[in-house]
Parts: sequence; structure tokens; C-alpha cells
Amino acid sequence: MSAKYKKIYEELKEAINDGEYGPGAKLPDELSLCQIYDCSRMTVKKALDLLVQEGKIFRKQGQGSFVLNKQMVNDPYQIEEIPVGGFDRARSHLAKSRILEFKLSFASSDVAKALHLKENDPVYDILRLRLYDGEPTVIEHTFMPVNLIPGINEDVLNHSIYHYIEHDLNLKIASAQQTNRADVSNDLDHEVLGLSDIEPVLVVEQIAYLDNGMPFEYSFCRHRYDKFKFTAFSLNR
Amino acid sequence: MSAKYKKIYEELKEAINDGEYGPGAKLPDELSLCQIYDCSRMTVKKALDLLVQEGKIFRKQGQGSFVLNKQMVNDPYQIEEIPVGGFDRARSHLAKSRILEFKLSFASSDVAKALHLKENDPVYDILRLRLYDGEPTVIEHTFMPVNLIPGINEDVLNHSIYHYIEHDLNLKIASAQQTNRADVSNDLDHEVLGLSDIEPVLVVEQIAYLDNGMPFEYSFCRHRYDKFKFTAFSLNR
DNA sequence: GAGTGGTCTAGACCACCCC
DNA sequence: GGGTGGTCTAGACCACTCC
Repeated sequence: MSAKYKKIYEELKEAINDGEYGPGAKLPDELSLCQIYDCSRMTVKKALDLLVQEGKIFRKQGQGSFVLNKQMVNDPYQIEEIPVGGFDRARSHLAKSRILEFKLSFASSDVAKALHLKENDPVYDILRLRLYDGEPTVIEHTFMPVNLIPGINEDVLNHSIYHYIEHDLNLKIASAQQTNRADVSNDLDHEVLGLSDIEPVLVVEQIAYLDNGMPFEYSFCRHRYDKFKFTAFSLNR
Repeated sequence: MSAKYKKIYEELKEAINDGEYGPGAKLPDELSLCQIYDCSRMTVKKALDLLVQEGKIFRKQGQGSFVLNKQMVNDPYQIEEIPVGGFDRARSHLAKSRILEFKLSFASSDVAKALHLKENDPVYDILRLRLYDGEPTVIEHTFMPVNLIPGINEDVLNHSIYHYIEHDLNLKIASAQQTNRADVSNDLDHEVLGLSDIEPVLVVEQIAYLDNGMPFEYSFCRHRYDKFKFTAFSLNR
């Protein structure tokens, strides 16, 4: 966390977010930043590259680094925006959750494949409802390997699984693979989320990984179509 | 393209995809790679970092670099998988498109905001249907600034807008911002995509940018729910 | 030609992991 | 202690843009 390039990155990001550098503004060139932050050019570049990846700035050889002009606009439903990745743990603290079902199962072939287990290995099989502002908005179906993540119980579920994994088990959550698709709402969606026949859900399927490369979570989140959208930024090549 | 780190990246990626390094396999350590590719450590690291970002490998201090075990499994509809970002131009060549409407409009306030124009600036207003295997699957509504991208006509639309922009206008497409959400299908969706009332669409809203930071495309793609899903990989922090 | 970012080198020291 | 990746330096040369 004390890495110099991360500090430079954080400071510049803050300066951009605060409007010190407005849309289209030119950042100081690399050599100036080297002087400002008393470091070498590689360190400055590493910080700036992070901002490029994030879509905060773009850089052009021979010209400089500039703040990118971003704006998302259209929002028919006042939808909450979530960056793809689901690592925004702050957000999930706003949500309350209700356990609909919590049991142990033998891994199906699909689950075994996703979690890199053998078929019929034991997994937690968790069905939860997430409430935002007291409103039911997401049905979450999660599978986790019992052997990799021991000790899950209702207490843990009522707090935060992620917190338990990172602080109590001292494991590190490193990455996740997600797919988004739309789906026709099913009986449970109707009953629990209060959707009508014609109202769909946004399904986010996720496999999350620890920093040792082991997949520890395979989940399906069925979101109300009018409450969530997922945002991403991507670079060409 | 001639950058050494990109070559190393490509070669390693190919080796992983070909199974030379299977799931969980350990890659050679950095110093070995330096010898193999006759370069410095920073160059090797840059190549490996690209693989980390892409979710091909993970690295652990004190241990090494390993191939990440990825697998997406569940697919109720045999859906085509598309990486978030939409830069996979190869794919769009498979699609044929039919122009439903092609006109000039004055930018609405939403469109002006997204494309960084003034309200009522002229924009192309394009409604196209994309067919995959002859099947109607996506309705695409696109706005582009006339002044930034001159010379669009039906000919261009029937080929590839992106090809026209990159090769004829010699502009560079740099990045894109996307949001995914599910939506109730509307009358046009029913009529053109052949969806029933209860069948939804996956809406991908996109703003795409040139390498000079200018937004040049604001689009809404309404995908049949049973034909597409979007995948992404993300790192924690 | 001056300014800028893109790539690359050959080292250095440190933190972490396993034996 | 030996192996490994994480960070950082102080240069170098090149490619591109603008004047």
C-alpha cells in the first residue's frame, strides 16, 4: 500500500475527481511529475498507466496526458450503477440480506467444474435475498467449497462472507470472472422480487478467485431489471 | 506492435492457450524469461502484467507465476459470449446488418451530453438490425457527430463504420465505456426480433472514444436475451 | 528543433515463501 | 538461505506532434 506509484496514482485521481483537472485538461508532463513527486520516470508512468486503464485519462505521444471526457447519461429507471467486478464492498454494506435457504450439497458437475472440485465434493449452497432500502432487489445463489472456506454459518451469512474470508480466514480475494445476461423472470423472481411476467432480471454469473488461484465462489445474482446496471471501461487492444 | 514486451506477451499467451502451460502450471521465473527472451526484467514483468490483467495468470511474491484456472459453465441458451468492450471486430464481420432508418438529427440534450456536443448539433441517427446466421438478434441505435465523422452514407453502413473511421478517415478508436442492463422488450423488439411479451432484451449502452479523447459514438444495442452474454474479468483493487 | 510519451536497460533493495 | 516477485532508479534511444 505504501508503493510510491500508488500514492501518485491516488493523488492524481483525487485531483481529477475534485476537478483540479477538468475534462480535457492537460496533466503536467512526465518530467515535471518526476520533480513534483521526487521519483523516476518509470514510477510516474506506472501511476499514469493505472489512470489510463481506469479510463480517467488518455495519453498521446508527442502531446501529453489529458483527462478523458466521460459521461453516462440515459437512465430510464434511476438505476444504481455498479462497476463490473463486484469488489465494491462498500456498497454491499448498504444492503441487508435475508437467508432464504442455507444447506450443504454435493457439487453438481457444473458447480464442480466452476469451482475446480470433483463431482459430489461438499459445497455450501446458499440462497439469499438482498434488500436495498428495504426493497427486495437481488436473489443470490452461491456455491462455495466447504473444504476451502470452512466454518460458514448463519452468523457469517448475516454479516459479510467476504469479510469473514479476508479477516477471519485471512485469505485474499484476488479476482473474478463475470458474465452478464438478461433472463425471463421465473416463479421465485415473481414471488420474492415482486416482478410481473414481463419484467426480466439481469443475471450476473460470477466465479471469484483467491490470490492462490483457487476459485472459492460460484454465484448467480438475479437483479431486478430496474434497479441495477453494470458499467465497464475497456481499451482497444 | 514491434514492442518486445508485446511479443513476449503474445508468445506466452499462445503457449497458455495451446496448453503448453496447463491450468495451475508454473511459468518460468522472471530471470529465466529474461534469458529466454534476451531482455531485462522490467520488460518481462510488463508482459506478465498484461497476462495478469487479462486473467490468464496470477503471480505470488516468493512463489512464482501460475496459469489461472478459469471456466465459465452455465449456459441455458447456448449463448454467444462476448468480452465487454466490443472491440472484437472479427465477430462483427460475421454479422450482416440491415438499415432500418438512417437520418440526420439535432442532438437531444442526452446525446449532446454523451458526445460532448452542444444541443442541436447535427448527428447521424442510425437504426440498424444485426443478423447472425440470418436471424435478427440485435437492434442497434447509434448517434455520431457529423462534424467529427464526416461522410457516412448507406454504403459505409453496409460495410463497417469502424473500418471507415479507422481506414478512410484515418482516426484511431481508443476506448469505450459501457453499461449493461436488462429491459422489458418493446413493440419494435417484438416486431423485429420476434420476441414475445415476456422475453426481455439485454441493453448495452456505449460511448466510444477516439485516441484524441473525443467521443464519437453513442449507441444502444438491444440484444435478444437468449443469444448474447457479456463477459469480463476484474482484479481486486 | 523542442517537447512529449513509448520502450528498454542493468542494475538495486526489499518482502515474501519455502526449506 | 535461496528463490521469487514488487518496487524503484538513472539513465538511454526512439517515435510522434507541433512549431
